[in-house]
Amino acid sequence: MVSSHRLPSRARRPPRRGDRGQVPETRRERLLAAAADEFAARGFDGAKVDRIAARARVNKALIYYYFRSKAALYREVLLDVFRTVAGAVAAVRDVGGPPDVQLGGFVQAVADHTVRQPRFPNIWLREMAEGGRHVDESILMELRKVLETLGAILQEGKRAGAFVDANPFVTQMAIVAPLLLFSATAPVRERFKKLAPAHFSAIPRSVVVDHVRTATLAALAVPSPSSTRRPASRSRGESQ
Amino acid sequence: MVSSHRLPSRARRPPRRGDRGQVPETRRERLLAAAADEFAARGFDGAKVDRIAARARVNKALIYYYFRSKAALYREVLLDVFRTVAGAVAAVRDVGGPPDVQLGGFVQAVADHTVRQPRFPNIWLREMAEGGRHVDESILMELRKVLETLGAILQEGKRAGAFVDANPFVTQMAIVAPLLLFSATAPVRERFKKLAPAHFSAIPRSVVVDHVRTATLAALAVPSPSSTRRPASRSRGESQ
DNA sequence: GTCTATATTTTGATAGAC
DNA sequence: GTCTATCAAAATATAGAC
Repeated sequence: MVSSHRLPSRARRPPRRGDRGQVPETRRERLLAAAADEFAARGFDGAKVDRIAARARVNKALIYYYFRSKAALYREVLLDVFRTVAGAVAAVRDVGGPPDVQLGGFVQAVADHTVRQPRFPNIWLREMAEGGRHVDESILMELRKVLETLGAILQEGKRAGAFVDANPFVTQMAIVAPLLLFSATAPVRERFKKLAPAHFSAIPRSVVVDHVRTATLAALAVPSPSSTRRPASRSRGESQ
Repeated sequence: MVSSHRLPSRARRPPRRGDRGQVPETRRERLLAAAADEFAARGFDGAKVDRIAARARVNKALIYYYFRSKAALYREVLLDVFRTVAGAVAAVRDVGGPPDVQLGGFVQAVADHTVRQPRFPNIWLREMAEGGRHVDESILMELRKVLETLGAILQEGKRAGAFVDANPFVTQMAIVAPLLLFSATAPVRERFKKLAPAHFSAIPRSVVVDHVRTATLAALAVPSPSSTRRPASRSRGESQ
């Protein structure tokens, strides 16, 4: 046994994708997934490079080889997350249908996505609380796509006389924010389920989705002229 | 001037509050305020003890004297923030009035509070994204008070036949989440105002408040029997 | 109560062998 | 491409003088 067992120069297969079995992720992919987990769970500052490497079962130095820094890795994760969301909601437009159904589909798409990509709510919430410190233009573009999808639905609804005029950004926030927070609060609700009445802890996601859809559609509904509803009493105390 | 200028044992006035001028905060108070700023801006892990001390213009060691650790200081801030919110919304109940006005008042109270205590949205969002890691029972109690205030309003409305049955937690999230996110996103919207259409960047807070109130009231409204509105078409794709 | 060191650990990052 | 070893800079926390 001389040096015959010494592998020529490298045993690892080069970028050869094709024999894609089950979990034959590249190390780069493993790192991205592990990073998404860490960043979602701990935030940018709370996330530790060592922990990401450990989770990915890869050496720390590889992070700096593939990505340039912790911050760059984070931006990659951010972009990936938002790209996926943008894609998910865009699909709703392709399905088509009447505006109110499309809007329901939009709500459902976001909600479904919080299940399919559980890191997404925390990462979005955190990045916003962070003031969007790490949001660069490429990431912003993806966020805009989400907004444009909703904007198109709203405009179609308005053209059809089904919706009143509404600000897309505001509408989007009223839809997305509760869904994000619902996912994010799952751990606390679980932790304190002993202390809280049953209907505070065991809430099916569908109840939230229903509420958000109903509320949004109702807010967009064109008031029927025969309506007896008073015009939303303005209260004192206007803010800035 | 021998040693006559040497103060007996301490010059700093003890807990003597009363000559409360303008900014005669104790060092402890300065620390709490500075900590709230830091934690809101950077999160628990991102916040640095040195920076908090610097902001408060006091020595770092004082933090460990007054509070026991960074975590304990953070919990103090959390408790303070939530206690203040709970108090603000509770006031709405005292004012009274018909249920829909009270609910409008609740929305307005939360919105007003995001202005009066600008750290509140970020701190809340972050702590939730954190999975409520630092939420202990005392803090939970304050959160419950907020929920109980809303719950009482909803129940009163239901009794009066003005509201349909609704889950208080879900309703609360649909109200609070958009308001929090609106405040939190201010920096990003400002930063990218050049790239985004006008109505995405310059949104008055009142528009958000109006949307949230309108949507919530509409979702709670008892459907008039003569209504032609179809029962919120259920879309496929139910989530877990 | 308040400050000056300073100990101790953790962490992001890199050099260089294989 | 991947790993070992290691540095240098933070960052939390404390001891102890005043």
